[in-house]
Parts: sequence; C-alpha cells; structure tokens
Amino acid sequence: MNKEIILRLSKYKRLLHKLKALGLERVFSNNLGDALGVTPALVRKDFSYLKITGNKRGGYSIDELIEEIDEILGKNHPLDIIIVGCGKIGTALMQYNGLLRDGITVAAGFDINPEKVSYQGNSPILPMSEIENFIKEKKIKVGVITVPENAATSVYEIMVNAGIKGFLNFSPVDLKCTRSNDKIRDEKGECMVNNINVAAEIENLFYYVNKFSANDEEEQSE
Amino acid sequence: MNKEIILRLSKYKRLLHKLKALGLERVFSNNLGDALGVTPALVRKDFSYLKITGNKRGGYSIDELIEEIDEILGKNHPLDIIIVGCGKIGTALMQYNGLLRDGITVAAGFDINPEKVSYQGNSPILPMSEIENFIKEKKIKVGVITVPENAATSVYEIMVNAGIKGFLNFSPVDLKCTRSNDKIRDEKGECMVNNINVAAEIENLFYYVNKFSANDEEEQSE
DNA sequence: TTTTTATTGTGATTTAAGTAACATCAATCT
DNA sequence: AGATTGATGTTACTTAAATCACAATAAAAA
Repeated sequence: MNKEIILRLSKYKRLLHKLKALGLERVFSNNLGDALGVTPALVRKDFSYLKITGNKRGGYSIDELIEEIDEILGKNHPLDIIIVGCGKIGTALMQYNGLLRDGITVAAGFDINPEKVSYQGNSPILPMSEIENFIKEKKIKVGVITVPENAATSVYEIMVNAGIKGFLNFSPVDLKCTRSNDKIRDEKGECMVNNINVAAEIENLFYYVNKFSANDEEEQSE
Repeated sequence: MNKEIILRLSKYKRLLHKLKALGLERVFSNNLGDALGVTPALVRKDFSYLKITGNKRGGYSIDELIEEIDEILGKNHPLDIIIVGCGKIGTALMQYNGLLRDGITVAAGFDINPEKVSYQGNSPILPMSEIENFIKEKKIKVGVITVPENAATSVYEIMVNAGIKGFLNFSPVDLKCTRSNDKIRDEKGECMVNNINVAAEIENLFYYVNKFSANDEEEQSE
C-alpha cells in the first residue's frame, strides 16, 4: 500500500475544509486534481481505492469526504504523540501550532538532560527514565525522534520496545524498520518510520540550483 | 532526473565519513547498499550515472568518492541559505547544528515582525523589506519557508522574483513550481521546491498504526 | 419519457525507479 | 606468463505509480 495516497488524503482534507469555509458543498475530482497538481483520474482512483464513492454526475459531497477521510486517517481516535529529544527542533515542534490545528496533541516530551525536565504546561518534559511507563500507560503509538545522530538508534530501540509503532525521525540516521509499508511483520509487530532529513533536502536543492546555473552558462556560450 | 539519487548521495557521504574515521580506505558497492537498504547494483548505477568510477576489483576509494560527491553536491561553493519566517521552526533551524555540520550556513533570517529583527549574531534576523536586496547582493539561491500557511504563497513569490531557485517549504501549502525536476523552464528560470509537511507525515503514521492494530484484532478474533 | 450531458469508476497504457543478471576486466595467485 | 578471482559497469527485466481513455450512469433538459 502506498504512502503517497495517504499523504494526498491529508492534502485533500486541508483543501476541503477551505472549500467548505467558502460555502461550497460539492467538489469534483477535477477541482482536487488541479489543486494538488495531479490528474483528476488519480483523485478518483484514490477515492475508489479507499471505498469513498461519489455521485455519477454531482461530484463528491465535501462533508462526506471530510468525514470519510477523517475515518481513514484515524481522526476519531485521539492523535497523541511524544517527542523524544527536546533540543532546538524538538521544543519547536512541541510548541508548533500546526500540529494542534490538525488535531495532533503532544502528550509529552522526553530528554536525557535533567535540566530540561519540567512538569508544568500541558506538554511536560519528562526524564528518559519515565518513557517506557508513559508509553505503556497512555498507549502512545506514534513518536518523533529529535535527538542527536549518535543517540538516534538507541532511542529508537527503547521506543520500539515500549510499544511505539510509528516514527517520525529527524535524525540523519536512516532508522530502518526491516520491513516495508506492507504488512510484513517480525516478532515485535509492525512499525513504520518516516525519515525527514533537513540537511539532505537542502543539499539536494543546491544540486539542482547548481545544475540550473550550469545550464544557463552553457546556453550563454552557445 | 531523479531526486532520490541525490538524497542517496548525501547518505553515502555521511556513511563514507564514518568509514573513513574508522580508518577504512576503500569501500564496495555492497557495503554502501547494505547500509542504505538498497541493492549494490543501484549503488553502482548511481555512481555510473554521476560519472563516478571505481576499480574493477578494488571497489571505490573513499577519499575520491567523498571528493566527487562534494563536487556534485556543490560543496566547493559555499552553501548559504536564508530562512524566511522566524517563528518556532524557523528559529530552531537557524540554530540547528545539523546544518552547519554539513557545511550549510544560514546567511540571515527574515521576519515581518519588527520585534524579531536583530542584527547581532552571525545569522541576523532582518526585516522583510530588506529581503530582495539581500538575496541579490549575496546571490542567495536557496531559501527555507517557515511562515504560517496564509503567508506562504506571497512569501514564495517575493523570493522567486528576487532570484531564489531552491525552496524548502515547511508550510502545509503545496508550492508548485509549475515545472518538474527536469529542465523545463519559464521566463523566470527554473526553480525547485521540496515540501516538508510535518503534520501530514504524522497523520500518515497514524493511518498505518491504526491499520496495524486493526490487523491485530482481526487475527485475535480468528 | 426520451435525449442529452457531465462526471464518475475502472481497465489499458505509459513511465520510471529499482532489481537481477552477466559480461568485462584489473588484481592476485600459481 | 597464464589462470583465477571478485568487484565493477551496464543491459534487460520487474514492479508500481500515475496517466490516459472510455464505458457506465445519474441528473437535467427537452
């Protein structure tokens, strides 16, 4: 099963809320395709795959779409996460409104540095010693890793063992789950890692930018 | 041309530095493939595509590889970027060591809020009014967008017009470049946008986690 | 009621990323 | 020197995601 479909779902939903706010009630695959830069056929295929069905001539009901997408994305359950590593990026994410706006709650942060521990606020920062109990007690399933490179693997293993199934990993280490998106499983159950490597993304941009300007020079000398 | 290849290059390089630190001098496509979870053939194909060549029996020289990858990623030019929007995530990135460690320098941050402006430090925060001059004067080509959703498009256009070619976009808006990775170009020249949508990535994780537990329940009731 | 129209839902096609397989050839061994 | 080995470089194949194209059909119009 395809990760991209699910990412598109989030995008559809964001757009649908905006359209709804404008007073619209129905939407066509064409509209959604335009906004996301994909063909309308793909939009319909996504919905078809997810058993979301429209009207042969009247498009899709925005309310129904939102409801069904929420259902698929699990928005009827609470979206509680933890953030491990309360350095620069970790604390920024803890205070980031963009998560809350999508219904995601940071249940707690964790840090190895005792000076960072703080029990006040609605997202406390707890010591690493409490992480396993916290995860098990609150049944947390999704966690963000924002620790330095050298700590990433060990933190990952602690989290896996405590029951975290979904990881958003900001460290440059590729935390491999030894299994793909599909339901391959090992004895610990399935898990999934999404890696975000900011430095690599920027290097990537420089590559293309340099290539662009190399092309420009070529053209000038022609 | 494929974005994934270039992201892999960054990963190869990180690994190569570690191997070098351990005293190794040569490396085989097998080693790199294992570490990245891809086949050795793909590693060789990447290198072949990038005109990096090895020894028919002795693998690749780590030093040469690092040098050639740096060349391709443009590490011989300075990697100066700007960060537009000095909220939670923006300031976190400005202070993030992970960028510096990869040779990326934040030349300046920009914010619309005059209270955030500050000319001290090696990465000053400047008012938006100075952005165009700054970009043109310092020939900045890559920028990070960390402004709120509603400001993203207008900031993007300002940056494009001032000459930014590569964008790392943290806002949930899909900033479309109207052109693909290849060298399609419009009158303003090529540009490239990498979107990072943290909330969508987390929603994505919840989808799979919920699916996992649904599977578990199915199995129990069998 | 019949015809037209517009949009869905889906099978066929295209495209591209990654894998597999193997011919090639430099280094080592005898 | 000649044989053997082992890793590269590359071609052919596989797989999967997205597009294209169109049949099916519900709503609107005549």
